[in-house]
Order: sequence, then C-alpha cells, then structure tokens
Amino acid sequence: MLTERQLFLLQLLVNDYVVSAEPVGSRSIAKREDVHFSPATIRNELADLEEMGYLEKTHLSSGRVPSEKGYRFYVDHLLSPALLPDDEMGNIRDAYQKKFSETEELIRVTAKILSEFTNYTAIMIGPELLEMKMKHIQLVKLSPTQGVLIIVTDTGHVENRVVSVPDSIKAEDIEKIVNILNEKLNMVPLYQLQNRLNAEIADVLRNHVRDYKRVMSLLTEGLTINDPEQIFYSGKSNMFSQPEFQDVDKIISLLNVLEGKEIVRELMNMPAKGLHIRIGRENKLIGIEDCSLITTTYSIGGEHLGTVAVIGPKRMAYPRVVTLIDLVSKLLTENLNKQERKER
Amino acid sequence: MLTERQLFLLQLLVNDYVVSAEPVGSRSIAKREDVHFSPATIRNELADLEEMGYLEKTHLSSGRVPSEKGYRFYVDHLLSPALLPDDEMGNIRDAYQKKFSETEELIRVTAKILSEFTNYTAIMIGPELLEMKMKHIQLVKLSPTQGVLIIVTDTGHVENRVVSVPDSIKAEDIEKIVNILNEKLNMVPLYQLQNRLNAEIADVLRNHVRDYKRVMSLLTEGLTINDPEQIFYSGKSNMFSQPEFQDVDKIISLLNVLEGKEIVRELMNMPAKGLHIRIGRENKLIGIEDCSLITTTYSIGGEHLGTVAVIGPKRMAYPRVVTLIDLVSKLLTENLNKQERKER
DNA sequence: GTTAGCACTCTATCTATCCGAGTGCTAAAT
DNA sequence: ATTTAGCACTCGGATAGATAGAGTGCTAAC
Repeated sequence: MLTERQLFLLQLLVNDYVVSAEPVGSRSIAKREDVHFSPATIRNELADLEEMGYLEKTHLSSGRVPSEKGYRFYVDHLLSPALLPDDEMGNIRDAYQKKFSETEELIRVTAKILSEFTNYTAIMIGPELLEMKMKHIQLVKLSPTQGVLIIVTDTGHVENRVVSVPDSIKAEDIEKIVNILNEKLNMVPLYQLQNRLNAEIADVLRNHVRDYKRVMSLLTEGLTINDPEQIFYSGKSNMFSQPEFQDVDKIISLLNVLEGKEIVRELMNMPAKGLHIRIGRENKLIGIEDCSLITTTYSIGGEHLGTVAVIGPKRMAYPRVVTLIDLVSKLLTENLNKQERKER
Repeated sequence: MLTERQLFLLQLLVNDYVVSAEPVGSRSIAKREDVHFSPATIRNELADLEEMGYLEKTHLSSGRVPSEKGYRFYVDHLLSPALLPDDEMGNIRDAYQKKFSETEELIRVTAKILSEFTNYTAIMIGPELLEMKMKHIQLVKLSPTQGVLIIVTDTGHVENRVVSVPDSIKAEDIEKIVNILNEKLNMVPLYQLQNRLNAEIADVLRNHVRDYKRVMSLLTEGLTINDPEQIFYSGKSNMFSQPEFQDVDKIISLLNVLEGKEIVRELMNMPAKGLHIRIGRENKLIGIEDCSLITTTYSIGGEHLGTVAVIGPKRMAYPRVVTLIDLVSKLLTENLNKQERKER
C-alpha cells in the first residue's frame, strides 16, 4: 500500500511530467513550495515507487517518468476532473448556440472544439447505421435509366444511392413500389431491410407491379447497406506538436493508424456507455502503444449511441480532457435530442 | 536557345533527380550507356545550363538540381506521358468494373487509386453544389417538431438538413407544399432557390397554406445551401515518405495546408478544364512552395465539372502522374455518365 | 571542341571530449 | 528511525576537430 506521502509525490510527478514532458528529478520536486523535505528523501521515496512499478527511468541516471502502471493508478485514484476557466466554458457553450442544419455539421463542430481545446486529436464515430430504423423511402428518377434511392432513418440520417431504373418501369410503378415499401418497412431496422424485402415484400410486388424481376434486382441493390461507419476527425496534426512525436517515422505510423479502419474497431470495442480511459498498451491496437485514448458516448434519438474519443500521448492532461470530453458529449447529446430547435 | 545536347542533358538530369532525389553530378551522367562524352564536357554544359537558370546547385561544389525554371521547361518541352505497364493498366480498369452505388464512393475510389499508383497525395473536389439543379424535393417528418428536408439534384447528389417543423403544419400541408416546390422549382439551380422562393413561391404559399409565416421560415432555413465544397483526400501521408519531407516542421506545415480551406481555393483557381501543372512557387498558396500540383477535370451529368488533383514534391514523376491522372479522370467521367450501369 | 588532370570546396560522418543533471549510497544530524 | 548532506558515479547531449568523398572549375594538352 502506498503511504500518504508517496501518493502525494506520485501525483506531483505525473502533473509535472504532463506539462514538462521531461523526466522529473528529485531536486525539481523539492523546489516546490508545498514540498517540505529534501531531495534525498524524495529520492528514497521515488526509488520505492519505482520498485513497486509506478515509475521508470529512461536511463540509469535520469529523472523519473510514470510507468503505465503509474498512469493507471493516477487515473484510478488521484485524478479529479479539471475546472474549466469561465471564458473557455463560455466559448464552448456559445459554439452550440448556433443553429445546425445538418447532424453531420454538429458532430464535426464537436470534434473541432474537442481537438482545439485539448490540443490532441478528436475522433467521432456516428451511431451504427444498421441499427437505425427506416422512416421514409423515396426513389427519384434522374434520367430514363437512372434514379436515386433515398432512405431516411428515424435519427434523421439520409442514405442515398444511385440505382439503375429499367426503362420499362414507369412513374406510376415507382409510386406504387415506394408506397408499398413505406408501408411495409416503416420503422424496420436497416439491417433487416434485405430480409424483409425477400420475405414479405417480394410477394406483394409480384402481384402489383410490372417487370417484377427487374424491380427486385433494383431494390436488392438499393437496400443493401454497407460501409456502416461514419467517422470524423479533427486536429490530426495536433499530435505532431507533442514532443514525443518529433520523429518522422512515428508520425507516419501514427498517421497511418489514425487513417486506418482498425482504429474504429478499437474504439467500438470499448465497454459501452460512459467514460473510459485506455493507457498505452492497454490499447490492443498496435501503433498507438504510446498513446492514451479517452472515450465516452453520445446519443441520438434517445437510444442510438455514438462514440466521442480523444487520442493523445500517454502523457496527457487527463483532468482537463476528462472534463472537456464529458462536457462536449453532453452538449452534443443535448443538441441532437433537442425537441424544439432554436428559432432564428 | 538550347542546343540538342543541352536538351538531352537537361532531360537526363531531371529524370535522374526525380528518382534519386540527390543532386546529380557530371560523373554519374557520364556513366550512362547512352552518353558518349566525358564528365568534363558535361560539366561545361551543365555550367551553361546553370547560367541560363535551368539548373541550381545546393552548395558550391555539389551536383546540380533542376530549378523551377528547369522543371517548367522540362514539363513544357521535354515531357511525354509515360506508358503504363499492362498489369497496372489492368488493375486500374478492373477497379472500375465494380458497381458503385454512391457517387461519393466512386470519387473516393478514384482518389485512392490515384494516390496509390502515384504514391503522392490525391485531392478530389466535387462539382459546385450551387450550380446543380433541383430535381426533387421532399420533406420527411421525424418527430412532431422535426423533419428532414431533402433536395435531390440533377447529378444525383442528395442534400439533406434537419429543420424544425411547427406542430401546426399537418401532413396534408406538407404534401401541398412539397408539390408546389417540386413544380415551381424543377431544374432551378440551387443558388437561385432562395430568390425563387421569395419571388414566386411566397405568394402561392400564402394563398394555399396555413401558418404561412412559419412555413416560410422553415423553407428559408431549409433552402439555404452553404458549405459548397465536397472534398476528398487520399494518401495524405504518402508525401511524408518522400525524402524532402523528412523534417517534422515541414510535415506539420504541409499537413496543415492540406487540411485547410485555402487549398480548395487554390485548386479551383486553375484555368478551367484540361490538364494543368503548377510547379513550386507557381502555386500562390504559401506552404506548398516545394510541391507541384497536377490537376485536371472530370464531369458529371455532362456539364458539371469537378477537379482531380495530385500534389507531390516538385521532384515529381511527371510523365507517370500525367498519364495516371488523365486515365483516371477519364474513367471517372465515363462512369459518372454511364447511362446503362453494369448489371450484377 | 573535347578531355585529362588537379587543386579546391563543401558536406556528412565519425570520434573524442566535456558539461550538467541526476542517481544511489554512506554517514552524520535530527 | 527518519531525514539530510556529501560525494562518487553514470549517462545523454552538445561541441569541436578530423577525415573521407563527391563534385566543381580551370588549365593545358589532345
């Protein structure tokens, strides 16, 4: 078990390292006003903390740096969310006073705020498309042979795809088809659309519509929902101002990880709901061993969950980021679910 | 005027420098099989070329590097498009055999191919949204107070925005409104929607619809088209494998330029249509003085123009990129305008 | 007009050296 | 039994030569 003084020192050291990014020595700790023991004493304590695995040295005669275990302990036991200065708080709230016409825009703005105020990289993942429910379907003809099939979901998301519409299908056929689909598929989750089409709709269509085979192939094509992730980044290059990434190879590999698909899986793979912190190698994804990930969720339509994440160096300003990500995810949820959107 | 031999040497030198990224010396040129004069002769010629401003030295006793004037001359007079190996050609064509359900996907794939085959960064800009014409409009209610307004354009692009729908507006009102809009606004360019709404539609609505004022505010909100650029990147990090960007500061500033808005303006600002090459400082945009930009256009619906661009170091494999960007933009145009999309 | 020879220049790399920050340990002080 | 002062030791990073190599320009011979 750690003594009171060890807790105190660990906290000091992490706080110091977070801002300085340099190994912390006994002398610099002793210089602080609120520390009343000598460097030698501190050295002894630090040596103990190192023995217990909370601290590390970068080389034999260097100052100490928190280990992953040290960060973990800090996060679990010593971390309290930061208080934001009033002006920052105000700026953030103001940003949400604006009227957002598109859900996407709202999410993008949130990512931007988060990355700008943390100085790290923000990643937002939209709610699972496949879980959304069909609210309205529409087929618009563009040319004699092409059309756009539009699916609106209960969350207000709009999917659209270009489909080929055989010449033989006339305007009144389209209306009939669309009506049938709207009636039969209302509030059906998108991932079930295919099934329902084959199970229920096929028969109805066969009886009511000309050129049944072509219509079915059109619909089969149009109701296939793929690419199920919407993902937004902001501040990708913020990371590269951090001293731990002053190395070209690290930058390239981090950039590749950020732009890859695996990061999404890693993020989805967080225990659902609430705020979570993954430190360094706690992330399974290779390439971000030197990073920490803080995530939380937001909701849309009261039930669909999306993910808000901040990725930064292990040496992250945890208290501040925790406060910010929490604030921002709440504001986002609030805005997405606002019944009465602000007029004017 | 340049002599035959000087032309030959300039070409050799550029080609060599493009692959090696190192200043080229007289000896290494003389070693080539197709060169039948001695290093000393070459030195004399290179000194002349330098005097004329086509070449530069990085320091007093280094080999030569093409100057911007040199690249410009090379591009204008010595460049001939590269021939692609059959297998690459095949791979690219194959990629377009797939069926694309969304226009966006097609553009994204094009960007990806371009960046992968050039190893530089590809940037695609969609056609001007504001120039597109209204093909169909639809308002879908999500909740008692919210709805999604959907605008389909002649190119198959779908714009959507969440709007607040006053409770007082009933389903039959919506139908009426939408019918009026579809009739009156058919094929009206998006940038005119606002005008038309106020000029023509307002009166009609006043006579036919309840709660006129609220409806107008809803439509004013919904028909405001902003954020007019669609932009797709691919291979952003390719640049950083290039030897000229082995410096963290350069990477950060280039990344910031790539992610900024100004790059779009720079690209739009190309003389319309056809292939263009901008070398180094010919680009007005600060931050890409060491890059070259090759752009061309693609079209959708036969008239709307979008931009395809490749950004790479000045020391770019011009012949290959020219061939690739030309090929890919043609394939893209072809696919976007295909009347009969491939079945199955 | 071309080429061999040579002195000269500049960079990149390697090595040696030195400085300072920090540690661990021991012994004295509290 | 803690705490602290003192000291020898370690290691990384910066600095300064020294050296090798690639390349040039110029001159004189071919």
